[in-house]
Amino acid sequence: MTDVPSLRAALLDWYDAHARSLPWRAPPGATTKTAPYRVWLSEVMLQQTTVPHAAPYFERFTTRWPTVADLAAVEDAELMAAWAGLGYYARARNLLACARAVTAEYGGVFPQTETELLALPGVGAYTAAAVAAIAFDQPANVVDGNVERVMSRLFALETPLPAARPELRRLAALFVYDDRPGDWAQALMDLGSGVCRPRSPLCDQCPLAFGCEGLKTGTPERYPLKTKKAERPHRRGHAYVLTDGSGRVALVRRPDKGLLGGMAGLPTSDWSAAPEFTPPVDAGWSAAGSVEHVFTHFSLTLEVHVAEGGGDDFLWTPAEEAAKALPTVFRKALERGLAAA
DNA sequence: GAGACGTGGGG
DNA sequence: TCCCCAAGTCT
Repeated sequence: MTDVPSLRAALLDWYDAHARSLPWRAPPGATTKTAPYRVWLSEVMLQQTTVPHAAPYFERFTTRWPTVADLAAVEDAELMAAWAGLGYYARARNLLACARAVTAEYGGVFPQTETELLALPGVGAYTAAAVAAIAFDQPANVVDGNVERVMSRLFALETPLPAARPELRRLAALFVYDDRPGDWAQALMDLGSGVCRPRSPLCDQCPLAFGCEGLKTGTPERYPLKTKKAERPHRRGHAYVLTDGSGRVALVRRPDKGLLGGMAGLPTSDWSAAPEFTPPVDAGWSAAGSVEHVFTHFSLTLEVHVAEGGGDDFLWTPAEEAAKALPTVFRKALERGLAAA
């Protein structure tokens, strides 16, 4: 059977020697844990997001807003602009809601139980467990994509994702002890990210190789098995770059729900197989070419149109500021339009 | 359970 | 070029 204590000891020893140094991380064995605010903020930023992409955002956020109370006081539009480019914008809306909840309901002090954390906006099973383990050193079962991959290989689990999730959680829980729970969680994620990698695992460097069933099969990279996902459809749309002749561009605020919800955007048509050309104002519109963008569940070709004009229904924003506040798809379209104008 | 929800990097 | 993916959450 699986020698859980030996595997645990091997990975913690490995972590003591190989832990990555990250802006939000306390060194292995540190008695002073990272402040819960920083753990929470980093965990939200890291959801489906790589460390190199999230790190500069983390530095900017913590410099600008050193405490959760500082963050709670920020205007919605300012927060959304600061998040622009990071993606999954519901995270930003929930981040603000969570900061305000912690400030209003807990006096600016993060709750320490997994149950209370889980009730906060944008905090799901993974993040609640991660904050409990990393910030408060509680024996929480922290299961993310890395942990799922490590467990599926360690046990050569033949059940494909996502059906395997409950079983993978159960396996991960076998290793959760009262001893160094925060380090354990981070060790597992570092291993998954640096050694037990998705495509080409470095099994000759793996501290768990001695007990890995996946390695014994000869093809550990086959795990975790996954069920095929649906093909990505393609849509088209028009984007309108309206300028006022003095360097400002017309933006709109998108509805809170749905794609790019709560973000600033360019005026656009519907996005569909055959979008209608319905510019926001009558003006001398001219074509400026197109830009391509790929979202998680569809790809998009945006025909960019430019004109000079006015109107009261817009957020007239200096082009440079607009580029920074816009999600990437609109930043591309704006650049295209400005280059053609 | 399945689909919505971004982006940039790597093989 | 294309496809996969990265520390998920919500509905």
